[in-house]
Amino acid sequence: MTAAGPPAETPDLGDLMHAAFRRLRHRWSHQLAPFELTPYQFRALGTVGGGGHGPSHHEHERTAEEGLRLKDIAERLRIAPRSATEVIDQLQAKGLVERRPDPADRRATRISLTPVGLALRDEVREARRREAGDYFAVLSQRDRAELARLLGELVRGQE
Amino acid sequence: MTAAGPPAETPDLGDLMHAAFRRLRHRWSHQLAPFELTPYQFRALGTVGGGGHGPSHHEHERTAEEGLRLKDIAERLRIAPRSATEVIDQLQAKGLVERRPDPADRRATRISLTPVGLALRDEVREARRREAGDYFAVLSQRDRAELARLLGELVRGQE
DNA sequence: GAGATATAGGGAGGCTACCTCACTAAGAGG
DNA sequence: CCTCTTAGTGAGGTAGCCTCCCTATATCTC
Repeated sequence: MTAAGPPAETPDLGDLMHAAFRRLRHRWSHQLAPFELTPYQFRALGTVGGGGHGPSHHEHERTAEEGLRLKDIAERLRIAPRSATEVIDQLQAKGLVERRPDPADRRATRISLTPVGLALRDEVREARRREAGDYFAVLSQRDRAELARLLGELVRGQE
Repeated sequence: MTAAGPPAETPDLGDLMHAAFRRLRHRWSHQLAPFELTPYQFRALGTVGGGGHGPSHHEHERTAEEGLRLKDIAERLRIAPRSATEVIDQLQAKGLVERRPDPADRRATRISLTPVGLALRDEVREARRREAGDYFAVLSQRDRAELARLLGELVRGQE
């Protein structure tokens, strides 16, 4: 073992990422537990809400009002459509989103936040922002930006 | 649709990490498929082998020869002991590791690589190194080192 | 019109990667 | 002897996905 080849220059970027992400996810579950949301559900909630993140209220409010189709949610979450059905089921059962028929396409369903869902989403986002420190605060502002850049390139690179 | 692709909203570090990791995991499964190993199993295989990474733990080298106890494997993988039992079961069923009673402690089991397991581990590691490009190659060498540093700090920071 | 084909959603079922809880067998200490 | 702890594991559960297949609707082609 430890052949004389290239030394561990990429010590194991993969494992590092795995470890880092596992910790993050763990923290998320903990943070979301009081709201009785899993990270997965919260992510979906955010997607239904305003197209993900950011203020982004300069876009059409129409999507927010009329709701997204499941297909779109799946796309944004980058999961299979069937999986979107599932997580939306869960949110609906909690009364956080509602399904309404699309008036223009009778195959489609429009998913939108209920007032409760909207309030919860904002509340959680707020809590999350405040506690963003917990996890990423060990990095300086500069390092965080750098990390965002690197991860962004990774993600975009594998598109 | 596609709206010119979701541009960099710089959503949030967490989501970015999530996205990046999901892609990595996906790629891993693909790469490991020909070996009939899941990422989880391969990780465990590496752990049993030589402590995974890190040149040498200041502990006994003897552990490498005599095998680790399940407890230690769980610790290194940072999973519950019960989960270590599970993945080791899988590897044993494939003939990649073997359980032997610890001569000093009859409660304990020593897990060690079989020759087949050792060979497979090295083969996969090799393949993985070669294909590291696939995923991380979109980053320059410098960027990769930077990413490793940042992730390392994150991981160490949450210890 | 009549098909053919594509698309939206969901039912059924499977999988991995974990977890906890409770138990047994064994060591450690008095 | 008795208790207290530790190592492994059987039983059973969960989240977060997946594919395969089906129906209802839309749309495109003749």
